[in-house]
Amino acid sequence: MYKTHTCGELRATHANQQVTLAGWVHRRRDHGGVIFLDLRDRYGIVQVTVNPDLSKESLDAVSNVRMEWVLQITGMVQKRPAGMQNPKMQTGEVEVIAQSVKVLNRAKTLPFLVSGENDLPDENTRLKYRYLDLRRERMTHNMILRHQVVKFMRDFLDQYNFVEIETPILFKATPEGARDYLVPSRLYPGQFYALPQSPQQLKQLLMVAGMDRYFQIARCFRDEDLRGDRQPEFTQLDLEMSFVQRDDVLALVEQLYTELISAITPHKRLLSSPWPRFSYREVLERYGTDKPDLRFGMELIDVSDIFAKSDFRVFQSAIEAGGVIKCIVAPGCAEYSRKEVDALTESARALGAKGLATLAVTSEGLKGTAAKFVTPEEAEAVKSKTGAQEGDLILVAADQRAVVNKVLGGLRLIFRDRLDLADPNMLAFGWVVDFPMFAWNEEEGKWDAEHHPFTMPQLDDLPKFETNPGEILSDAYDMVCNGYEMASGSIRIHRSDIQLKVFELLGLRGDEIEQKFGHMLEAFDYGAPPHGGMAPGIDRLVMLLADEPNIREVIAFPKNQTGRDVMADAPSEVEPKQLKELHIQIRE
RNA sequence: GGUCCCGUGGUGUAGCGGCCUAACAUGCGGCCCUGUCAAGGCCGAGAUCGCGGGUUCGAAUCCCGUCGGGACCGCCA
Repeated sequence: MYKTHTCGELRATHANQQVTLAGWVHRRRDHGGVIFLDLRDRYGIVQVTVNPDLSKESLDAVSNVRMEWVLQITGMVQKRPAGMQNPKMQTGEVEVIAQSVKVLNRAKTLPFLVSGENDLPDENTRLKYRYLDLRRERMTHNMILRHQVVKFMRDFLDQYNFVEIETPILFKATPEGARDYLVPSRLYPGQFYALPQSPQQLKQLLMVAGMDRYFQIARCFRDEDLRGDRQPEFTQLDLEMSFVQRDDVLALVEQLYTELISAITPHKRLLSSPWPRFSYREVLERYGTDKPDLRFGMELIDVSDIFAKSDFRVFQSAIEAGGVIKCIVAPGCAEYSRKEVDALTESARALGAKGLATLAVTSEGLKGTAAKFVTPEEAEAVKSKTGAQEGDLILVAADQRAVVNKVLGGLRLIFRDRLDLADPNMLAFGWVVDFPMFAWNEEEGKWDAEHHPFTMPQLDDLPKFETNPGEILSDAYDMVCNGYEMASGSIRIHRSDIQLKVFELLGLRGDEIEQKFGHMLEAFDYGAPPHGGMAPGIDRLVMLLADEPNIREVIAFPKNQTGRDVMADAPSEVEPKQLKELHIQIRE
């Protein structure tokens, strides 16, 4: 072994012990005679004091040392002299008086500083030198936090009889849903494996196999564009249970998360426990999105009835076209300048609105772009229904229901950030249930599965397959937190007749069903138990727990937004020989 | 595919039509210094301002294009 102790563990209790440490030079302070080296490893930093009476060999080594060189140091732990302690350091009561210093490896001048958390370089530079970026305390902390989260999940689920089972990474292309990553087959020219978008089918088949309770820390792959909260490969806690109903799954996951957070990030507070539940319809009406940030109010308020007979053309025509008029109240924003209101209108347009009406509540009555069209009665009605006070700004959108919800839901988040309405240490978990089973695809003129085609329709709605598929609700559910979709799951179909009905409604032909899902239908016919499950995203959870603004900060080696690994420079071209073996020809 | 924003020594910023022969901090090289902990002091090297074109007497600065990056929309069963 190169070391007897870690840099981070030394305390006053180690005083007068001889220790050998190995680590990186975090900082170096050369006073001409005495030299201080802050030696760092994953566990922490300790001050090493090099006095001028060392062997020449060691002194020569120290005189050349630069930041991030790798050293092995043997020395005596000593309590620091009175007044010399550093309360900012965990090891600040002691220092190691060097007896020998050996350079294990040198380091070139770094592209950026590992020490110091400010002045971070451009993210691509960090990603290119990710192995250096990960040396930073914050990143090391994020990686360890992630480990703790996953470890907690494993231990918890083990306690409740779950079995961790690995499923294949090389699997079969699924026709619907996200774009697949394809892997060409060498042995079967023209044929492809696909990387799993999730282990959905496999975990259901494990239920058919009688595993009863399964989980996996599962890597999933989707070839879609990236976002701050979306990577092409991501990790989810994939879990599935037999003989359960919706509330059994929700209760288990809620308990897991509640215990996990109090164990691992006790400084985080849950907004409410038990978590609130909303129907899909309700959450859209109140927050304008199916993944609401519940940490603050500013809910969407329907004022269609108040303005049903308004003289304002915009309101009139929205109602006539079957739309709605809704608003949100921005507290204390009545004094917004023309420029600020214009910027908000621009944001509303970007979200799909044709425009945005504003009503500022002032001591002299309503002002703003829509004020002159509002009668005194309407003004009173709006103030009373919204509870808007003097000094508030009411933002009104009139359009089709879906557009209005989206626009106001988006503006709500803009105000959250601008007015600091959401407490970063609050975790506002909630459940969204009763999703519609199908959504009409306007472009292709067919029904799409809102969740996925294996989701169980609510049994009361089964007759609607023939009459009104759009109204069928499913037994699907989402976990949301602070404006993110944290998990989604469902009770699954376990009967082949219902599964077939769903495939047919989705417009799949008989031969297609057989070719793509024959194995599922056949399995259901061999005694599939009722089952359901859920797949919470691990990247997003750790991101929230670590107070990071995007999931790249909690993934060791993420892709940048353009989908590249800038460290290894992937994707990259391959040798012609490889392509030939895979029966692939590149078209220019 | 779309909208918006960004691109100046190794790194982070300033400069936003002439004071720029590009400033500051940090890092880097050298010298001094025995108690600092973002050590300090002195000296020095290092950028033709992403790239190409245009406007102008004059461009890091204005315009167009392009490349790279970020945020968001589409997309993400």
